This record gives sequence, C-alpha cells and structure tokens, in this order.
Amino acid sequence: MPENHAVLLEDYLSFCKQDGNRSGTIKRKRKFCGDFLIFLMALGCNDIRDINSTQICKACLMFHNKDAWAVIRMFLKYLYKKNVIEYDYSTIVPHYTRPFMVPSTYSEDEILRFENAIDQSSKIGIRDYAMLLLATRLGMRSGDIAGLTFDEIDFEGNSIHIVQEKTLQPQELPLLPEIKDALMNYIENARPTDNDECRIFLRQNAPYQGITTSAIRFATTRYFRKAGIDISDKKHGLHTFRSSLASSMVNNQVPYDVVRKVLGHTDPNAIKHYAKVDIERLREYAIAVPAPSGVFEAFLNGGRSYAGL
DNA sequence: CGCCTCCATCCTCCACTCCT
DNA sequence: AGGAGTGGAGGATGGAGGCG
Repeated sequence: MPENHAVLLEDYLSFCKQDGNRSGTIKRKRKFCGDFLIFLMALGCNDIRDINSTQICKACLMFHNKDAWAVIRMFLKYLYKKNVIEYDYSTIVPHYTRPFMVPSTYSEDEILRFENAIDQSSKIGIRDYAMLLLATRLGMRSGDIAGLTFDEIDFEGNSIHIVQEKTLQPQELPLLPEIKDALMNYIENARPTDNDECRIFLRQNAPYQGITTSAIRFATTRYFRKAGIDISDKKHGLHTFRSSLASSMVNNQVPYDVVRKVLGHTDPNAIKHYAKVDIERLREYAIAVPAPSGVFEAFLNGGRSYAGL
C-alpha cells in the first residue's frame, strides 16, 4: 500500500478510536478499509484523491463479505469531510440487507441429552458442566460466561449480577439450585488453585488464565457430538441455547416481555429474532392457497383481460 | 491427541430515521 | 406518537493450525 494511503488509513482509525469505537471494530475497519485501498490500486487508482465512481463500485463488488460496504461508506464520508476527496461518494456505495434468517433451536429433550453427555468424573467435565448449565438454563452469552467473576455471584442471595459484555447493560439472573451445586462443585473440586484469577472459569492447563469464548464453543461442539444430536444442518454454538430457551418460553405462552427480561434485552424489537421461530410454527397451521380464478388467473397467465377493469 | 488460540466471517442487538 | 425499517457496533461462530 502506498505511504499516503497508509497514513490516511491510520488517521481514520485514530479518528474512530477517539469516536469511541472498541478494539474489535477498529480491527474490522482496518481490514475492510485496507482491502478497499488495495482493490483501488488493482483498479489503477494509486492516489485516492483521483478516485472515481466506477472504481468505487468495482472495488465494492470485489468484497466477498458484503458487511464491508457499510464500513466503506463511513470511510468515504470521512475522506470527504476531511477534503481528501472532492465528492461525497458514500452515497453510491451499494446497500446490503441480510436475508431473513430463522435461528437454530434444539428441543428440551435434546438439551437434556446435551447436559447428560458431559462426563463429570473428570475435572474438565466438572468445569464444562457448570459453565454450560449457565448457557442451557439461563441463556447466558459465551462472553458473559467467560468473563464471569466471583464478585458477580451472590451465593447467599442465590442470584447472579452481571453487566452484559455486549450491551453493557446490567442484568440479574437467578442462581438456580442445580447451577449453584455445579458451580460449588467446580470451585471446590476442579478449579485450578495455583492462580490469582478473579474470573471463575479457567483453562485446565497452565497458564491458568480465564477461559476464552472459543474454548467454550469447542466444548459445546464436543458435547453435542457426544450426545448424538444431529447438528449437521444447524448452528451449534452457545447462542443456540439462547434461541432455544427463548423459543421454548414463547411456545409455553410466556409473555414476550418476560422473555425479553430473561435474555437481558432493553429494546422490545430485539425479541423479533426469536419470534421468527413462531412464524415457522405457524406454517404448520397454514391453510392451502386457493387456485387462482377469474381476473387474477388471466393476469397470471399473461392475459390482458384485467386492463378493462 | 486433546485443548486451545487466532482470524475471517456471520449474526445479534441497539439506536436512529423514516413513514403513517 | 409509535411502529417499521435500516445502519452500525460488537459478540458469536467456524475452520485452520499451534502447543504441551
């Protein structure tokens, strides 16, 4: 990448940092904007001041990941405001709307089989059981489980108080008896002692630092397979427990507002992802579409009879 | 070989804007 | 005013590969 482009990119990323972007977002912007500048070079634009609309459109289409478009839009707007480029080209960057997705869910029976597949005769099994119960029973996110500290658990009051890592919103969850037992068992019998970590869940091998979300996912996949649950066409990360818990509550007529509170959402719209599961269930009760007739049938067959209406 | 990390991509969720 | 749609941030996921 030419020196002038590298400097521009660093300036933009500094601006984003000052604007309050977290490290993950900065990393992503670095990747997308960097690729964008490389694509422009390949299209013959070695100085972004000479950029044109055709090059922008072609560079956008070179991205396999369409999420990049929104990032490029912001980058171009920044360049325009800084008078680096003459026009606000952000308006010509195409928009991408994600297709309608139905979340993967598992039945209560499958989740029970998943829990029973965890072999608690080993220390790692004791840890995994305690860790994964928080996901299957409470729908906690993997980031919140990995970051869970002793301060956040009230063993006397039987409650868990966390600030959600993703949304930074506080959330209170019940410390269910089976979760409390599993946690006590892990802390007393399986958790490595040679450390000063305040986080509860640790790696079982040295260095005994806090477990990562990737390690939690790894364990999840392993127990899904061990339980003999078919995951070939479904997602099988920790978030599926969240979806499953939500759909189970929805199907048991639990009000959306209660589901929302259990999952820790502040925005009522957030629950719409889980309400999609309802739409799939409703398909089972759909009545057959009547055969077209009259004017509509003529229209479908390419006829012109409707023109006279 | 099991446990785990890293990186690229995908998905979730909040907040803002637009429309009725 | 409030519901629907959209943009954007950031966590979750999947796959490849490292390490003890």
